[in-house]
Amino acid sequence: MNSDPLSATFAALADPTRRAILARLALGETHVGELARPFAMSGPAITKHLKVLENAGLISRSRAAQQRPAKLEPAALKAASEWLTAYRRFWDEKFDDLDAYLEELQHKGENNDHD
Amino acid sequence: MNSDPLSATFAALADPTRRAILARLALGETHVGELARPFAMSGPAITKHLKVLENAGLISRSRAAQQRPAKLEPAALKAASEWLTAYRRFWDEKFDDLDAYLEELQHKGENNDHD
DNA sequence: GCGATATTTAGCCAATAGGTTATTTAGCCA
DNA sequence: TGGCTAAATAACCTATTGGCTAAATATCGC
Repeated sequence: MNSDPLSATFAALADPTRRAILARLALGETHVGELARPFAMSGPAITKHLKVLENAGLISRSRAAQQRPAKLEPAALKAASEWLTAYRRFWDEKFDDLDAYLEELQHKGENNDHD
Repeated sequence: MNSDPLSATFAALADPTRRAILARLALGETHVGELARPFAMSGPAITKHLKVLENAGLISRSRAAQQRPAKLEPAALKAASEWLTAYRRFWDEKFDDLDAYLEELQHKGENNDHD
């Protein structure tokens, strides 16, 4: 596991299953059993994903009877979002001219190839 | 490599070396040799990182004599940023009360004259 | 305490990631 | 052409990831 928090957050977000778990959790707290069902995945696999998310600070766990519900923790996401926003702002400034140029190209019906 | 673009982007951002490369590229195009030096890393390692970034659509390569400069491509970053922003907005709604509370804590004892 | 249910941990495995060095390919110039 | 420089590829190594099943642990209801 990469030690710095930003790396941990991005790594956690880099898996579609985990993003889907976050999407589910955005609807409200839920527990392993309820996550395992729609994802067609074993309990232990879900537990591992939750552990990754928890380690990244994206969720926290609690205890309710035999279940251990997970809920979102927005702080880590905020850090990642701010990193991205900062870069985007910087790049958008740098690429303002390019942006306008590309827009122009699109209106002319260009042939786009790279590499 | 994970197939979907969002996963590829987040995975690319999950490595501190690659984020540092992006930071360097934000200052302007540069080539492998110039990247390998400050990162104390072999050329092939840089090439691999650039390949990951390119695969995620975060950069593009070109050719200038023997060098193959890399430059930023903001589009993929935009997609990731938008994903995060969407989630943050949603969560922030959910966590509005907590946010306000935390803000209050920071201004502990101050006048609070927010709308 | 016993049994049922929910979750975690322990092993195990295959694939991927991130690094290395050595070799090959691509482009420039005399 | 041949030599020089920059970069990519090949081959290899180790650690991590993401999944599984089987076993262990935690909590509840009785």
